[in-house]
Amino acid sequence: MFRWKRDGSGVFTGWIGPAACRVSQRGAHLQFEGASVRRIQRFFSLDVNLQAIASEIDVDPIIHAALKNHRGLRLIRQEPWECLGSFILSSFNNIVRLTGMLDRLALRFGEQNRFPRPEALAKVSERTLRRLGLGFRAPYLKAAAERVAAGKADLEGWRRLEDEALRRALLTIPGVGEKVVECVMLFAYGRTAAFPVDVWIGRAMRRWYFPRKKVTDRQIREFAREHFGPRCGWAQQVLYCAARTSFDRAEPSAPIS
DNA sequence: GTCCAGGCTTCAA
DNA sequence: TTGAAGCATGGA
Repeated sequence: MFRWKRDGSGVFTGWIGPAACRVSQRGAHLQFEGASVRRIQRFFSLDVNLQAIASEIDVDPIIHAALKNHRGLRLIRQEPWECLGSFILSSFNNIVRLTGMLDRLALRFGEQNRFPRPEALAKVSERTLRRLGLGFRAPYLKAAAERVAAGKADLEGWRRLEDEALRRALLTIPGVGEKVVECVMLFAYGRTAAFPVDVWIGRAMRRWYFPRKKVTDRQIREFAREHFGPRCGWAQQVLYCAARTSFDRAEPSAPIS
């Protein structure tokens, strides 16, 4: 969730679909306002049995340590369009700059500072998007918005598709490749068999699972699917968190506390 | 100044 | 099918 903000007292503000929300955790209690219990539960995957998933993917000492260090971590279920647009812009980018890009887009073209609707972005010129700092991603986002706004990419209707069909459909959208498609499937459509391999997961997996071997991102993804099973997406989230918090990029170490 | 960032598209081979 | 180049921009 690139655009959620945390204030000094641990209160997070952000959006669940069109709803602006405030959320904070106090011990085992989640306090919130701005959305219904049902939507909060769905967005934060509070309706899943975390213990059952953790034990299902807890198949080796590495993921075991990562699970221990990130107990309570959950996947989100974001609105497909916002998730898709965000990850198209994440390409060859860093999170700080990406956040700035998303905030500028929302401020200028979104209602109530929300992520802009595809109909709004479809009308914006590539030149304008580039002036907001999107760089070479500007035409991708515009083209994707046009596809969605025109109904050629029916993101809501695609919820009915099986994993492989959904994957193929998403890959037809400009700016969506092997990594972004996995992110959208996992973070928006709840397809837990997805396993996005970005630079961080790539580093972590090569270090922890393939030392001194040359493997491609695809090989890593296929390994993870076999190794962790049909809910490997949960493992990806835990490993990503472990990678970004437990080693620096120069010399990653094992995620042992 | 150099390096790098939650990659994708295009074009060879 | 696979691999490499090119792509824009700002922070470290």
